[in-house]
Amino acid sequence: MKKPTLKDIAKAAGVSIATVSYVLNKTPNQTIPAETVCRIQDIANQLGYIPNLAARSLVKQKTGLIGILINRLEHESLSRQLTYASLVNQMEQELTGQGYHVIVSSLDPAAPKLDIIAERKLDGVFLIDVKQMSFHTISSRFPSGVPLIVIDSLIDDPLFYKVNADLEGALREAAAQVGEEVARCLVMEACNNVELGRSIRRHSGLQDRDILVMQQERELELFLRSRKQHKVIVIGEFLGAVTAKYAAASDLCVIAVADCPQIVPAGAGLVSFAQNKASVACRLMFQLMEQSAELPEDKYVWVHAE
Amino acid sequence: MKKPTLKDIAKAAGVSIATVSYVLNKTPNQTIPAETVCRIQDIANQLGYIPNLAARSLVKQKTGLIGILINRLEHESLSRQLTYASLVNQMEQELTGQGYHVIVSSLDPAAPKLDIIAERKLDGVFLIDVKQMSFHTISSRFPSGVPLIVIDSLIDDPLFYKVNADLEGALREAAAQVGEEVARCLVMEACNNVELGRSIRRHSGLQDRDILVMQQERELELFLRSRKQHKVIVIGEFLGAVTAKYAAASDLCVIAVADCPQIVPAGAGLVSFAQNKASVACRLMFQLMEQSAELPEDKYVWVHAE
DNA sequence: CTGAAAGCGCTAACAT
DNA sequence: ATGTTAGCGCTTTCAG
Repeated sequence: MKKPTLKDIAKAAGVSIATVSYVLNKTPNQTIPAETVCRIQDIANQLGYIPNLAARSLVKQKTGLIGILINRLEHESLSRQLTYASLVNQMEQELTGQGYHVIVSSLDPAAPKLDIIAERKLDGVFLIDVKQMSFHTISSRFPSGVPLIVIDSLIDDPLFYKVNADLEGALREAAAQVGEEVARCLVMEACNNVELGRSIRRHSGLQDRDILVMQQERELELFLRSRKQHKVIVIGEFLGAVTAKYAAASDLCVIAVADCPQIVPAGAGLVSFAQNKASVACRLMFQLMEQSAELPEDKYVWVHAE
Repeated sequence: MKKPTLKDIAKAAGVSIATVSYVLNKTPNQTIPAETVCRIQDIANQLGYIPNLAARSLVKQKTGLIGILINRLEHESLSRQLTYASLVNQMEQELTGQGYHVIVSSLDPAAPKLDIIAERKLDGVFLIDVKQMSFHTISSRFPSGVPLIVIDSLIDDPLFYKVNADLEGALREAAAQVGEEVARCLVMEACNNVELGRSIRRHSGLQDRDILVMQQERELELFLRSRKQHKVIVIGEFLGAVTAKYAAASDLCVIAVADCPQIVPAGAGLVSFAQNKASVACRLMFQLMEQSAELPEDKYVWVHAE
């Protein structure tokens, strides 16, 4: 009852294994009599033949596998996990829709091993929230030529595309919504990419003491308790939902980086984005993989706030 | 600059390709002089050798790949997507932690193709929310012997383990929380597995008109508008968060099937579970894969409410 | 029009 | 103690 292989079909059909391969792959420029074609196809799906993609990959040097690799944090907040779970979910559906198989893998923050790229001969890779430093020590030892897109990271490397939310614009919009003149503070997620954190803090126009880079939920309560008079700008819907437990919705303004605006509590302000980060990243990946000519010139691709 | 193979290392070290394989895999019962071992190891990581797992799988008949296959719905609500995104996220981390590589794939509800199991020779498979019917028509044509665990589905098939939340217990607990005597209604997600939906409705002890099987968010507002006096029991944290936009938190009781209780609005009731569905399912999978003796007898595994 | 054969990169039984 | 060899399942060139 084991899985039939090309050989089994060939034997059953009384033809060579090559012929079967030609028929089942509809290899062009191979002229095979319709009668034989039919017989082989019949036998194939009668036997329930399913090709072994590992074997195929080995010879074709293409695996049809795309990796989504996520740099975790030592202690990840639930909201951060959900944000990336949702991103992965959106990307997976786009990629699966195009016939790719998607490998999702968490990277140990202490020692991010990118071996999986070479081991599995991934056709394309998304890297989420990478530390600038570990990126450099590692980028040297990994297979050049693999389409690689970095997400949620400001990385000074001319080789790779970087897809990020335009948080500068989003923060401006948020400030406008809550009113420039009122006291406000910012709640954001911790992340590996230091540059990104720095950039956000800078563009918020706030003092460091009015910014909470959240690592554990209980810090939130403390932080907000002493800021009852403030409007609270929150980056991320899930963090927003958690924050809503400690602040009035009307004092909240959520920047919807996860493309899940429906999760934002009623009454809270909302800054959303014109495009979807997952779609943008996937589209870019498809272009990279088919070596499309119309690639964006700038390696920094921004998803803009609206 | 292409990736080095065993052959390259063998050539560089002046030994046979088999010897290299022995050394790099620390194959037991092979006595190789320490000097040779060292030399080979040196050359290997100097060249940056990384094994090709496709080739290895081909001969070992083990791929180290685990699949998580999700049956989608025609029009999936955001809350359902998040629930499964979160489940997948938790499972991925457990599986990756054990050294497996995880393939996540969405199944077209109209024509769920399970070919990926055979194509990629998956070592284990999780199937989420399967329609009883499509399961049978399909289970026949798929590789028997692959450890398969079905999640969130009541399926009458003695072959496979089924991991489900004990919603009967959870609903009882929820009813107790809101008070048996007050008017209440139930909001739940639509799903593929008809049996599961039926079982929930039955155990809720409510009339069908007091149950909303949500497919689109705007049905929610309508449903709740005419039930201002009711306590609302909601299955799922994310659905709960969305529901909180149309009902007072104090009227809500959320059954936390996604193991994300923190997302539940403040002031709402909460029914949570003693164990985590992702952990339970993964643990079971590990046992199945190592042919452990101590497998549960009952093919239905329940995660109990507390 | 069809098939033999080489080879993708690796493992494991079998010789030496 | 190490090497030879036969595959794993598939694609593809090149003869027939």
